[in-house]
Amino acid sequence: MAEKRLYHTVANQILELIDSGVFPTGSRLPGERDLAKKFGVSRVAVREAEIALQAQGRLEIKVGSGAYVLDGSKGSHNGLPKVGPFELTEARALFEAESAALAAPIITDDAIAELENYIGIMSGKVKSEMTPDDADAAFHNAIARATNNHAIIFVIDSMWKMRKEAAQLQKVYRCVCEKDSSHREDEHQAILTALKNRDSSAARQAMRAHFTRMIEALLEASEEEAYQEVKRQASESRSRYMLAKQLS
Amino acid sequence: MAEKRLYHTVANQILELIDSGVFPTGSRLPGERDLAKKFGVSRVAVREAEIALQAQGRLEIKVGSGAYVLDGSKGSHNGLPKVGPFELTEARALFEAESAALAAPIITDDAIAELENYIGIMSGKVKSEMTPDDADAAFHNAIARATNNHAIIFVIDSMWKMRKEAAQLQKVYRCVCEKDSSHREDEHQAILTALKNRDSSAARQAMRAHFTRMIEALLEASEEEAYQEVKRQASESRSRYMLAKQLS
DNA sequence: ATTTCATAATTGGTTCTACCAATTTGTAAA
DNA sequence: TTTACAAATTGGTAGAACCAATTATGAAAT
Repeated sequence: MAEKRLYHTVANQILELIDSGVFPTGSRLPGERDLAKKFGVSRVAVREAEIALQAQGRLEIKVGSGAYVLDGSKGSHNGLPKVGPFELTEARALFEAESAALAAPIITDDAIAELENYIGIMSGKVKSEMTPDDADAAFHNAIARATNNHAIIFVIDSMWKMRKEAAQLQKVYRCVCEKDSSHREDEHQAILTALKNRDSSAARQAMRAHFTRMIEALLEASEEEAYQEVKRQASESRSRYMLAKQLS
Repeated sequence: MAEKRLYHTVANQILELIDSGVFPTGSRLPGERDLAKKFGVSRVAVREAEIALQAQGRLEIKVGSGAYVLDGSKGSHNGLPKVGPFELTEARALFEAESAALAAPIITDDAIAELENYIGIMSGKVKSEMTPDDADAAFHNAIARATNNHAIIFVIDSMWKMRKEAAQLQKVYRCVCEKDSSHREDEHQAILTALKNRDSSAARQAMRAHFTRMIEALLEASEEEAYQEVKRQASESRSRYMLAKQLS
């Protein structure tokens, strides 16, 4: 929690008070002078902290009135929305399939070798400092890069970041991944084979199958245990998923 | 250029000096005291401006040393990459087609009515405060919202923002859109019809056709006049586009 | 001539005081 | 009750002063 600049620690203290519900969304913060006294720092430090929070979109400062807490739930600090596991996987199924299809005809041999390496890391056959999860991310990112399309690269990266963000999502994914790590390897291999053959349709199909299986695993996991929140989302998304499956 | 808070104007002044090459990437800015004197403001104002720029990732401040200009070329102020017209349109062709396909089976009648309204605005038959371009954006955004998938909404919105960013892109698009406004109307109508029929495949196809035609218009435009920069990109992308066309 | 190292100068970090301007609040008059 | 004006509160800006980290300087040692 100790930061380099004083205003960082102050900003974090304010953030904590916001997250703990002391300052709910929409409420007005105490004046700069009060906060300075409360935190035992100068008014300038509080001011800089509030400016930084404003730049992050967490506060709105009105002159002569005060600083107000903005809704930090969506479009939070890095501009990414918070998404549920189902909708994210659904989106990835669609977009990554197109990414792979576009990459297939033009992927280089170097990129193919890179993908093989990542599969090796994920299966544990190749030792590396990368975690299997990092290798998984690198695998999908490398395919996006193979499209040579910066917009596509951005989209794929963004979705991976969304996945990394939600702590809850992390748990669910970890569970699903551990359970089906062998499936995952086969599926990645199938994707690689399709790319090796420069077969667009096969690549699209393999990538869709990869995520379709993941959605099924998520559905299964949502039946178990304490995934109540996921369960709620599951009921919302299941019908859509079934429909989406038809048009694969 | 006149902002509400003084540190905003100072930040913009600094940004201008950076963009105009006075302070190249990696160089050190003059001290806070010097800048304060140069801009005729207090040191506090300069300081707050630099903090805001640091929050935006444009500066790195080292204590006792100075403020250094960071590379603002990629992942710039809003986290969006700078993309060329071809790659962006290519990505939109793929992703928006899937968005429409997913929306088709579940789109509500209200959303259909909304889309009809936007088409009316674009054709000038319905009067509104919206510009045709805004209506165009709203049209595609509404389809994304119809998917009820926040990740997809984010992606479609992001790509629209990328389009709005590049000034050069703006020029080209405007040229293309003006020339083929009638085509655009027909294409949007076709997309709407497919959605009305809840026909996923038709929606996908119609959306692809919409962007495929746009790419062709871009290629044509790049042949003309002074679009040298676009031309360069065109030669890079043309082969990819041809390949992508095959797998439509 | 080169290296080393203590010192001075520079730079950002923090605090304090003071005053200005916009906003809100409170109160008295209509 | 409503209106109008004044006072209190709040953020905005300025200047000076001092601290701590960094960098530049220059004399002394090699």
